[in-house]
Order: sequence, then structure tokens, then C-alpha cells
Amino acid sequence: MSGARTGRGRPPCTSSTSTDTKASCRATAERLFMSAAYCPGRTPWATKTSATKLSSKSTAARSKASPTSPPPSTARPASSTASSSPRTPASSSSMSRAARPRKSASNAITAFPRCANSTAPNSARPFFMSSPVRVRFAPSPTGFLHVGGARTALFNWLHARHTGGTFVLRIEDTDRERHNEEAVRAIYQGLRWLGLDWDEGAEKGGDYGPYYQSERGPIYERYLKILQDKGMIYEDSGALRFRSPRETVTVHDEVCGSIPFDLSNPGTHPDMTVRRPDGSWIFHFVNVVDDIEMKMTHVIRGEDHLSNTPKHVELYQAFGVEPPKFAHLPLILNPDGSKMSKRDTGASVQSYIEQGYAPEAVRNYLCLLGWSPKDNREILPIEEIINIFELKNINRRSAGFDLDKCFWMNGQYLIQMPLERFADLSVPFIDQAGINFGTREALLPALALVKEKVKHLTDVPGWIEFFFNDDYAYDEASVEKALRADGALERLHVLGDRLTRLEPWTAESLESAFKDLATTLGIKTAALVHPVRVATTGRSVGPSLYHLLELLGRDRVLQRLTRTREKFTA
RNA sequence: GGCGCGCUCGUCUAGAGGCCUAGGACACAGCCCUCUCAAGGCUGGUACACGGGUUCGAAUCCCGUGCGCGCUGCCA
Repeated sequence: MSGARTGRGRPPCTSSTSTDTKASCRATAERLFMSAAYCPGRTPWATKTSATKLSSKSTAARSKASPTSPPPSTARPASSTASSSPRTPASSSSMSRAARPRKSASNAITAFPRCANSTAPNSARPFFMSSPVRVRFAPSPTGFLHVGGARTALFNWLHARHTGGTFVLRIEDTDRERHNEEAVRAIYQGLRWLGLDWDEGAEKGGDYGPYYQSERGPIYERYLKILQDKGMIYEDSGALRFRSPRETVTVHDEVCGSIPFDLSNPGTHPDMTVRRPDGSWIFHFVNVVDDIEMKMTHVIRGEDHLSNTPKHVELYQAFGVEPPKFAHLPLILNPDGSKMSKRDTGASVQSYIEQGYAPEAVRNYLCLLGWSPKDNREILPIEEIINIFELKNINRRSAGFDLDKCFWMNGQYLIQMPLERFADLSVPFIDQAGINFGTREALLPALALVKEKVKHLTDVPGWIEFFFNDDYAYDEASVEKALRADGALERLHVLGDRLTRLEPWTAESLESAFKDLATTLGIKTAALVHPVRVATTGRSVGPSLYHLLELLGRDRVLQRLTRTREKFTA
């Protein structure tokens, strides 16, 4: 099998010319694309089947074929030679590179062997180098934004931002039936929440619209006609199918390397349907047409599409267009290893919004699913990630979604973010809880005290409520433990007396007062702290007591001590 | 079933033949700090799926096996 995998067995010598080859290729494709009249009998870059095509019964032969099938120049025969000949450092390193899957992948994708025959001038290179990146996120409006989709969008966005390219949002509602305004809004909301702004596309406009597939019917008709005129379409019980050329198609993938797919057997690879009898379109067809029409340079999508990609490549070839670069992302799995789907916890971006996550934390976490800065950093600003993000550093294995770590990261972000940002994120949750905090000026000091304790923004109202509500509830267990202990209420009385005369009213002097009194009474400071905390906040946990008392102010503190003693004395 | 992809602590990952008695992070456990809860600090346990091969040397390259996932639609 290895021998058939051109990316893995690629001899080192080809990589040195691949850039030029690709450049020529790109230039050629551009010209072909411009020329509507171009109608090749056989596309110039189609993988030459005589070299790599295997007989239809070759499935078995292929997997066991390594000793016989590889071309003479691949690494495997070379290694057998090497064992009987002296090795030089040079041959050693070049050989290992040829055999290294991940690294050879990034070299291999730039090689389109058939392009070597094209007549494009070598000067095409600068043209290719300057070709601006265009990527897209193309979700189907299912009613919500899935974290897997969000991660796909994120990686497209990162690639666009890293390269200075264009990020396009296209809605794949293949037909009117599938078009759902509300479902589409959920996608917009999720993307915007994550800060993934798109430069072009739905709700934004651009030169390649419309950006809803449901509105692109005439374009699909036009492309269908092209294939019909070439005799590549036939009718099957009212549906239209694309007649596969039945060749081996090699997919060049930035992440997965070069993978040959033998499509010669109609039994295992039936001709794909492109349009249903009712006139609606099939995903594979419109997806490719749109990517051509919208001039996408990279298709970055979930790995679940990897096996579909050779079909797509067939379409590109049928249209006489060079395929974009592909990058298939590993899937996101549930903790148990199953594929994350709609109903799973944490599957919807909406759930993170509702549970009080900071978008930058979720986005950072998502970046780490399948990509790594490789230097042990984990929490890093998005600007830095944009700076160092490379498709080739995406790994191939699926990643389990670790809600615990996402949770932890959220806490880290909340602690580290500026108070103003924290307030902006918190206010909706505070409002929702019905807490009337008055002015923002009054709110900020309270938030400052609890900020480092908050793990979810949904916790904020509970942490700060007692600041803004004198009629706070008492937690029964805390009362039992702290206030019903022997002498607790007495101590509150004595302390209240002290605090009446305390000057100045600051956290520092409060702390001194508590400690002095504790010494005087011959008790631990904690025997004062706990009852006071419960008395003034109703709870046994909270921010620093002294700071909390300072913020509350003398009058309210004394009122609360009195109120508490009266309530629980009886 | 066929085809494809993958497999390093429970989880996310670092790892490009010697730097690896495998590093970091989350989670977990213990200790420290401490007015509570957190945060923070320190310490600890836990991993190269298995078997062959290549090599002086393999987590790393090759082959096989196993397991997981994906695709195999007139879903996207």
C-alpha cells in the first residue's frame, strides 16, 4: 500500500521542483478558468491512471502490494539498497524525509505531477505566491452552531487572518425547503460571539454572491449544462448522475498528506447523484460549484469529508479547474470517544453562551483541539495564535472534548481579564437575575471583589447579590454552623460595639480590629470571621471578609449585625 | 463488508532515529498559604495499542494485527 501513496513514498528530489510545478499549475488553471471556451477532452492535471491506476480487482493486491507495486524511485527500494551500501549523512537524512508521512505531506501537496507537462512559463511563480487566500465556512442551517462547526470556522478564520486572506461565510441550504432564517441566525450569533468575523458572505455581501445556496439555482444550472454538454451527465429514474471517469484520484491534503483513491469500481463507488428528480441539488455538486465560483483557494473542513473528496476532485477535473488545496480537520469527539452530535453536552455553542463562558476562553480552548503552538503555552491571545497558526501544524488524530479543561480555562480568562471587560460580560447575567445594582460605578467595586472566584459568569449574581439587596436570604446550613454555635451571637454584639468606633473604615483596620478582639476574648479570629460573614452576607463562602465589609460600609454592616442577632436570638 | 483516517498519561498535547529512566496542561491525591471558597506554590501517581522488521540505537521509519472513528445516500 505504501508504494501507492505518492505522498509517503515520494523521492526527495521531486520536492525541490514542486513549488514551480504548482505555480505553473495554478497559473494554468487560472487561465483555463478565465477561458469559458476551454473544454478539454481530458484535463491536463488529471492523475495519470496508467501509472497509478490499479486493476479493478486490485483492492486486495493493493494492500499487500508494497513489494511489487511501488514505482522504482520510491523510498522502499531505496532502503533495501541502502542496507548494502555505505551511508552518508546526506543520504540518510534525505531518505528519512522521503519516508516521513507528516512532513512529506506538506511537500507533497504542492506537487501536481501532470502539471509538469503544462506550458506555463516559470515566471508564473510570483503570480502564485501572491495569489490571495480565500477560505470559507459553509454550514448547513441545522438550527444551532455545533462546536465542531465552530472549530472548523475558527481554523478557516485563523488561516485567513494569518495569511491576510478572505474569510467567506456561505450558507449551504441546498434548497428552499432547507432555508430557515432562524437556524441561520443561530449560526451568525455563534460565530459573532466567538469573534469570528467574516469578510464576505451571508449578511455581509461581496462580489461572489448570492451566499445562500438556495438562491444560486441558475448558477448550478449553468454548471450542469457544462457537464451535460460533455456527456458526463445521465438520467437515472428522474435523478441526474455524474458519470465517473473511473480513475484513481489522488487527494492532496495539507493535513493528511497525499492519498490515492481507486474509484474504478462502480460497485463500491457508484456514480454520484447531482440533482434529484424534484430539481433540488445534491451537496457534492453545489459545494464544488460554489467553491469554484467563489474562487476558494483552500477547503478546510471536517475529516468526515475526506472520503468524499475524491468525488469532488472528479468534478473539479470535469469542469477543467484545478482543485483548491484541501485541509481536513480531525473530528471532535465526546469524552467516550463517540462522535459529538447534536444532543451531547456542550455540543452547541449556544450552551457556552448560556452557561456563562467568556467567548475568548472557548475560542482559545477550541484552538487547542487539533492544533498546538508546540511550546507548552496554552493560554495565549488570539493575536498570537493568528501569528503562529499554520495548517501544517494541525494534527491528524481526533480530539475528545474536555469540558473540565474548558471550564478551567474559562476561570483563567475571567481572572486575568480587565475589570471593565468582566463587567461587560457579567451585566447580562446580573440583569437576568433581576439584581438592581444601580450604576455601573456601584457595580464595579463589587465585581472586583468576586472576579477571581468566578468560574462561570452565571455565578456572578450569586456572588454579588448581597451587596445590592439588604434583604438577602440566609443559608440554613451556614446559619447552623456559624451562628448557632455557642456564644456566636454574643460575639457579634461585642464586635458590633467595636466597629461602631472604628476609624478609619478600611479593610486593614477592620482586620486589626478583628484580630485584637479575638486576642482580647482569647479566641481564634475565625470564631469572629465566620459568624460575621454569615451575618452580613447570609452565606459561609464569599470574597475577603474585610474587603467586603469595607465596601458594604459601616452603617449597613452594623444594621446587618443587629438584624441578624434579632432574627436568630429568640 | 469495502475504502479511508487515526492510535503517546483518564483527557488535550510536546515529540521529525540518540537531547526520552518521554516534557507541559486539565483532572485526581497530598502538603503549604489562608477569614471561608477559590486562586497560587510545592510534591506525587498514571502513557508511547500489540507483534514483527530496519538500525549500533525506534515513541519516531517499514510491515502485520487489534481497536476507534469516518465515508460507503436521491443527507450536509
